[in-house]
Amino acid sequence: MRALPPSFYARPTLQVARALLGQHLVLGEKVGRIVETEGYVGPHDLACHSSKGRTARTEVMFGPPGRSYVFLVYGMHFCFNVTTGKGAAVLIRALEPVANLSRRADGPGRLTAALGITVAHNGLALNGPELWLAEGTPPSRVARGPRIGVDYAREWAAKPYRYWERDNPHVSG
DNA sequence: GGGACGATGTAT
DNA sequence: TACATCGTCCCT
Repeated sequence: MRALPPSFYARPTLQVARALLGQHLVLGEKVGRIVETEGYVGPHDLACHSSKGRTARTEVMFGPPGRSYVFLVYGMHFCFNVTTGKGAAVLIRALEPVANLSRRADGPGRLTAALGITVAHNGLALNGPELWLAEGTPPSRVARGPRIGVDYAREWAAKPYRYWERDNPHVSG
C-alpha cells in the first residue's frame, strides 16, 4: 500500500471529498475503503464547525492540510475528518471493509468505533505509522447530494456536498 | 456556574 | 419518534 502524498490534500475541499472516494483508510492492521464523504468548506459554511470561529476545537482545521480532525458528537460518537486547510475538512462517513474489520463501518460513529478511532487521534498527520490514508481503487460511479444532519445550517444545508459511490451497500442511510 | 445544542445510532 | 450522554460555546 502506498500513502497519499501531501499534495492530495492541498486542493479545494470538494475536490478532495470527491477524490477520497475509493481510497483506503488504515489504522494499524485495520483497513477500509472510503465509500461516502462530506465536504465542510470553511468558516463561511454555516454547517462547518469553523463557522463558530477559530477555537481550541477547530484549531486543527486551520493548520496544514492532511491532518486528522476528530470530535465527539452527541456525547457518544466520534467523527473522523481529513483537514484541507483554511478552516475546512472532509467528514468520512462510511467504509467498505477491506481487512480486519469485524464491525460494520457505515456511518460516522460506526466507522470510528469499528477502527478504534478516538479523540486521541485528533491532529495527527495522515501519513503516520499507525493512522494513514493509502491509494485504493477508484469508485465505479459517484453520486452527490445534501449533507446529513445539518438542517440547522439554513441555505448551507441544501448544498450537495455529500459524495458517495453509487449502489455500494456500505453507504450509510 | 449553567443551559442549549449537536456533522449519531439504537430502540420503541 | 424517543432518547442516551457530554464537550463546546456562549451567556440568549
